[in-house]
Amino acid sequence: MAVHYWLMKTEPTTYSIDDLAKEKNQTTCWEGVRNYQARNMLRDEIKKGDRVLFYHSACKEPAVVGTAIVSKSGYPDHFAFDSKSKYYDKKSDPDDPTWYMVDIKLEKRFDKPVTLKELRERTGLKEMVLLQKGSRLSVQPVRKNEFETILKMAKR
DNA sequence: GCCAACGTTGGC
DNA sequence: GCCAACGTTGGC
Repeated sequence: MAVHYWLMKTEPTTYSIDDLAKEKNQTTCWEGVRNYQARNMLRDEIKKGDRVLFYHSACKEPAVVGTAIVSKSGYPDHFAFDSKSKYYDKKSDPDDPTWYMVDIKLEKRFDKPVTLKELRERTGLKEMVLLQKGSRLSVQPVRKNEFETILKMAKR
């Protein structure tokens, strides 16, 4: 089974890569995605062993700040069933869940984040989903060469 | 804080 | 099924 590559966004004020680093086993579930396109990827496409670019959005310096590895493939996002959770969705039926999540484990925190500005300046990355106009998907596919380019950019 | 772009909702 | 209204995202 081929490894696939993804990018996951998070607002660092809500959950940052430092938070991930502090988790037990440096692993967390990626709950709270409430967009159908992203859901489909979490449910159907993102598999254990896939690689993830960890991206900080809606902050002073938007950037890829590290990488993670998928440690558990898609399973129901049970936060949707918890009326106390901010991710509660009363329309999601436990017998036929609407929302899914995966688990990710920290792989590497970049010494120096690769900023959005640097990504935009790199000619080989023009087709990245992240860089397309109006792109808001919080979980998105990344091409292998894009992933590898960004890893190289982080090694400075 | 502004605002463009996008997704969802709901009346018709 | 259309589309206006609304809410959210996220760079700047």
